[in-house]
Amino acid sequence: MGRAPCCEKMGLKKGPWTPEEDKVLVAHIERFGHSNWRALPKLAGLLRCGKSCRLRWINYLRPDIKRGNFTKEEEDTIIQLHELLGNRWSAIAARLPGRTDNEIKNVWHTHLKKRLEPKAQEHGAASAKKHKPAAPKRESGGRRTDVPTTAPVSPERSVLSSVTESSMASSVAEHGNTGSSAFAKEESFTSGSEDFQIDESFWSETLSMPLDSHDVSMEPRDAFGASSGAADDMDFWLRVFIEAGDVQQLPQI
DNA sequence: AAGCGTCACAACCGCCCGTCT
DNA sequence: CAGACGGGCGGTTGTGACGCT
Repeated sequence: MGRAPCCEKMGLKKGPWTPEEDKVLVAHIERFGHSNWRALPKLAGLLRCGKSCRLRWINYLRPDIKRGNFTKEEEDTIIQLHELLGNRWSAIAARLPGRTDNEIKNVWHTHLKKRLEPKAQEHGAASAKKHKPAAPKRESGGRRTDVPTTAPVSPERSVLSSVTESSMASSVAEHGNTGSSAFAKEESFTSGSEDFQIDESFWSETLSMPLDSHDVSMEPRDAFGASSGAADDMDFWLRVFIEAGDVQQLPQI
């Protein structure tokens, strides 16, 4: 099933966005939403690919984007979630209100990975958690192999992450669209604790959150009627994990 | 002050998945 | 059921900013 490029390249602008383009995009989305990214640039009068518009909106223009440096808590959270989820940046981003997968990915590659590498060496080969550097370039085009290239994730966890990812990620995206404040519901995850510690209870909560919070934080997604199947899957897998005891095998902090 | 290396981040690319026709 | 389409994701790159020599 070959797929045409996301856009016919001719005549479409690339490179950094200008403030004018930003204004046009924001104005159009605020007014009409973004039900169809492909058509949006034409409708908005932008000489951009729909994908480019989407990326710009999600990563930069969304009203609920939290800009600025990552806090220590956020960095710790990313590290821990990366241990659990691997390079599933969208899933990690779903746990960090106001942060985008792109931003998290950048932070990981520029800061956190380096920070962890010395540790990994200290722990030596005994550490099965050692992160491989630079993933080999897409063997057979495998994004969704469910075996993250840079993080050792057990098959069970891989399944779990793939189950939880979609709903969480789309939560982020949809909230962006609606300018929702529902993000704030997850704030308790990082806020309010001076000495942020991730303990077992945290992970239990984290692992169970997609189920427990589904009715609350996923409302916008539900409104599109797209997640009921995923919820069933999550129920199923969570039961499997609980019964297998895997959920309790949380990473050592 | 100039040259160079490194860092940080926005943006692009190519692929896969789910949905629609 | 197969193919087309749109959305989304992760990996990678380009480039400006910054710091060091």
